[in-house]
Amino acid sequence: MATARTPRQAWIDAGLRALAAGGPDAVRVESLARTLGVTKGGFYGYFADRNALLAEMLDDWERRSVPDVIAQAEREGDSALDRTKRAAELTFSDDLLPIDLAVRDWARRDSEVAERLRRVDNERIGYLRRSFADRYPDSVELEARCLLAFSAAIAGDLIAADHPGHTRQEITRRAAELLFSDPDA
Amino acid sequence: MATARTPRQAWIDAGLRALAAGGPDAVRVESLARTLGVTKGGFYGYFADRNALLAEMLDDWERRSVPDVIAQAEREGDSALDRTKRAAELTFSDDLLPIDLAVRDWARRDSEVAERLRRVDNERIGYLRRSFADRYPDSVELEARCLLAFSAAIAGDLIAADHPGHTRQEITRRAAELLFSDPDA
DNA sequence: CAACATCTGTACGCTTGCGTATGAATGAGA
DNA sequence: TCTCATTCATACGCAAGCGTACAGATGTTG
Repeated sequence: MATARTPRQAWIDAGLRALAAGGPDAVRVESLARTLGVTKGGFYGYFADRNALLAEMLDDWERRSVPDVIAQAEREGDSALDRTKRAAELTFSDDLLPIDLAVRDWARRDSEVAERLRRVDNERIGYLRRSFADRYPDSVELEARCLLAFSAAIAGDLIAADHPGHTRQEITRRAAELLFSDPDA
Repeated sequence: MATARTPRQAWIDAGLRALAAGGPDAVRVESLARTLGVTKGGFYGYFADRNALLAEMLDDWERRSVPDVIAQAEREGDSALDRTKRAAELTFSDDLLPIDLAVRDWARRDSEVAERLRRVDNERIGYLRRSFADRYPDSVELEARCLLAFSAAIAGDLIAADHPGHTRQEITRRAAELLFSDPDA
């Protein structure tokens, strides 16, 4: 048995990097092979075709985006609020956010991807909603604050606008206060 | 002189439709030609190459996104607040928003596109900032509210999550109230 | 060390798309 | 109606990428 220089997961990881960097159209079998320093010879031993790779990439992304993030947050967070913060940090980390944005754009043109994204977003917002449910008894207000926060986290990286006299970080911090300041404080 | 069946602008419009529907990689000369019911024969009379088309598409988008929107809003809005509302409606209309989202994703991978987008976003947020400057004297708070509103408008269409028991419209309306409720009301 | 399954390199045909060249159609102006 | 510039169709060479076929390399296992 020859040990694989390029195991299945290597193709998936390379695919996700290419997706993050250039969208689904940048996920080319021969291009990934070059990146991995091999030819496409071995690829078709693991995957039926390019679409099979794309599907497995999405499986991988889905797993890393929700169960993995929640498990790590539960492990590392001390308080409930702390765990929520940690989950947000992980979700919008430099690793995951670019993939997320690419998937989000992809979902605009592919209904199957859109369905996956909806599942993922529902779980994320569900987590957020539960975290702040006790703080905002009005369910419409709660939902509005969660959606605003989630929107800001996603769109923050999509908007390059300047804030004369202030840093983006300063503005973002104040936005978080506006959304989730403790009303009892 | 033969009248053009497919004038310059027709290629640009078709290109923008393709961009909105499938991203920049979907803007293919021969594909646009098929859509327009011609061959690419005439294309290279108007544009040096595919990149020239992409550049002009962005010029067109930039013009339609800011000066055209502002001009129409100024013409149609009665009060200052009304004009701002109208500008927002036009900016996030079914025509322009899909192009905007596609450009936004494109900008993540192309620094020249990113530069254009930054210019456009700065003008938009500037317009919004001026509209609410008198209402929020604290410039950090003003900026945070503008950024949140702008983020919500963009990300709203990128997030498909459900809101059990409520409609998205209901949530969005409340979000707008949270952001821009008149403090004197 | 020999045998063998596994992984990888190479080559092929096919499709799509770019940009060029050239001739034919077309319709405005004289 | 004739002229002629403009616009479009057709055909070409080139490159990139998909999926298939097959042979050679490789290292694990007996």
